Amino acid sequence: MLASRYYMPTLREAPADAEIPSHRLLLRGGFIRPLAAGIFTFLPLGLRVLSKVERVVREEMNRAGAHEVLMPVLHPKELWERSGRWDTFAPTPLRVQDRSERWYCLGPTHEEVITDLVAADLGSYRDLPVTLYQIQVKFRDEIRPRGGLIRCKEFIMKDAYSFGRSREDLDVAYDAMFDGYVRIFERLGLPVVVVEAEAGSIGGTDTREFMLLSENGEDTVFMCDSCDYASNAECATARPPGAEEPGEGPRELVATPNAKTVEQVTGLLGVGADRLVKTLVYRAGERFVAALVRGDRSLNEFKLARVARGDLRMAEDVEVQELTGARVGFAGPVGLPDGVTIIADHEIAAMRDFVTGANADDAHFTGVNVGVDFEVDEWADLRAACHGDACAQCETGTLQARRCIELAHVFKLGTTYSEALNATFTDGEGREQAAVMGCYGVGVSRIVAALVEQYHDDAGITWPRAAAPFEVAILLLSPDDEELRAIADNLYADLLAAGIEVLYDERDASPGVKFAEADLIGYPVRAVIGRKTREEGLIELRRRADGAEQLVESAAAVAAVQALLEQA
RNA sequence: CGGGGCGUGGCGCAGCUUGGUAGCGCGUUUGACUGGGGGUCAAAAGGUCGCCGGUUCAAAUCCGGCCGCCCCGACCA
Repeated sequence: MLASRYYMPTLREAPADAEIPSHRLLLRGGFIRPLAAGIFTFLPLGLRVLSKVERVVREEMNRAGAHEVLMPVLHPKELWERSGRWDTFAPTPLRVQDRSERWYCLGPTHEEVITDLVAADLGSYRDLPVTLYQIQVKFRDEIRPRGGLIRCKEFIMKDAYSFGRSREDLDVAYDAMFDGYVRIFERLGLPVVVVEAEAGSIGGTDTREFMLLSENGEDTVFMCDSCDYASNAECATARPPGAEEPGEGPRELVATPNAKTVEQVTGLLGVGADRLVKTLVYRAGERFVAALVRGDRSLNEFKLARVARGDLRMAEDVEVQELTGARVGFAGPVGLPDGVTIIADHEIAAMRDFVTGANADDAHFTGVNVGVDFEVDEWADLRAACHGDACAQCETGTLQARRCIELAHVFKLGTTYSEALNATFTDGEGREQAAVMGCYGVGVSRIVAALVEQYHDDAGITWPRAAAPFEVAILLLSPDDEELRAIADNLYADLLAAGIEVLYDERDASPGVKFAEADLIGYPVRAVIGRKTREEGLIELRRRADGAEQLVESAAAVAAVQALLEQA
């Protein structure tokens, strides 16, 4: 590609509102341009990178035995009503109407479409197992897009769906996708961490996320500093402390006028928040649930939902007042009406003589003890893990919080969608059964941002070869010099003939501009042809990643470039 | 949606407090020079100051409303 004829607008300065390196460098380097919040155009350079990433993903999906399809973006409302997600999927899908006022959504994910597709053609167990995938634009009405390509309303995703006859088929398909993902990130040079995760709106079990550790990520994982435990913060578990000696009481009612928050109560009573038990009232279906966690902890609603069963929501203020007879802020486990399920975090078991709300306005109890003053219906892990907590998996480690970018996610769906959308087959005994599904997503456009976060320096991007927009840039420093131009022209032709992707910068621009732009855009290898080395007829090669330089004869240049690329 | 910040040539910013001529750097165009790290000189083009309304003789500046963008938080590839 000739730079003089290419569309590669670079910026000397990044727009002020771009903060993280990937956003700034992708804008400056002429890879992307914004259209609106969380909506970007891929310019030629950006599209080349995106295509490289897609290629790696596609090759590994094919290797794993999946078959590529391309599904529609427009999904009829009726289909989403059959799965029950038209009104419940979060974030709410973008919705549109056609001229006859039929509703559609712009596909945020494709469980419904793929299941409906397979359902129509699935007959016999002989048709299974099968895994289909696509690489396509997805639309999500994100609450807040951010960080350039990190989080967009419109983004490119690879989504795969497996259909099997049994749990065993699912396990095989899941493992194949999992291994494929490991290979994808290896090939792209992204050192991902695989963590336990929540399923979110998709649903399912055995969910794992592939995370790239990065300060500019928007997720948090907890990793044990001693064993291999790693989990998304939204489901990480800490080891509860051992039980203490029983408390002595006695329980006493103390006045705590207007002290509704943990800070106010502990301040008034002069005790630490770790001496207080918070009582959070929830509604699980028709029942009330009182969830107990230590005063300095936060409750994890995912965890509570798992043990509480039924649709979980926080109780309304009026419900709390009717149940406890007190204003919000004074609820406690002592003397709650029958029928309220008390679920306590494991950590409570190690507390004694603690403080709780008294279920009366402006009053708390001190000296409260489990088994003496109230009974716990169910013990569970309810609290959010914290940096420095003891690891639940090993004896010695502590959990370390790390920021990260979620690049991929795998789930075992089971038969939720196949039952709702009649994706059934006839088994060997003539019985009709629902296909057992899995789903597997990769954030393709997000990977582009992640690569830049991982591979950049002060001067620009340092793409790994597998994702670089071009493998080599030739910088002809004196375009008017016939002799030098001939050398550069020949090198360009030779590299092209060798199948190498090369950008030939023969523009009438100053050397400084060419150097700065080449560093910014981040070609793995740079070949410079200028007067400095003309006498010897040499070409200067430089590797972007580490600045390693060498001088080579023209005749040896292609081989030397290839050697450098091997290591890039 | 809650909190915070910002909207002035393509980009980065000043001007706003105290109303009166729209300014600087980069980029762009033309010419010349230069040719190993965003080079030099000269000339030029380019802005209804986010939008609507109000106050005023007069609004980028003061007031009200709206819109957009970015950052922090709750959801997700």
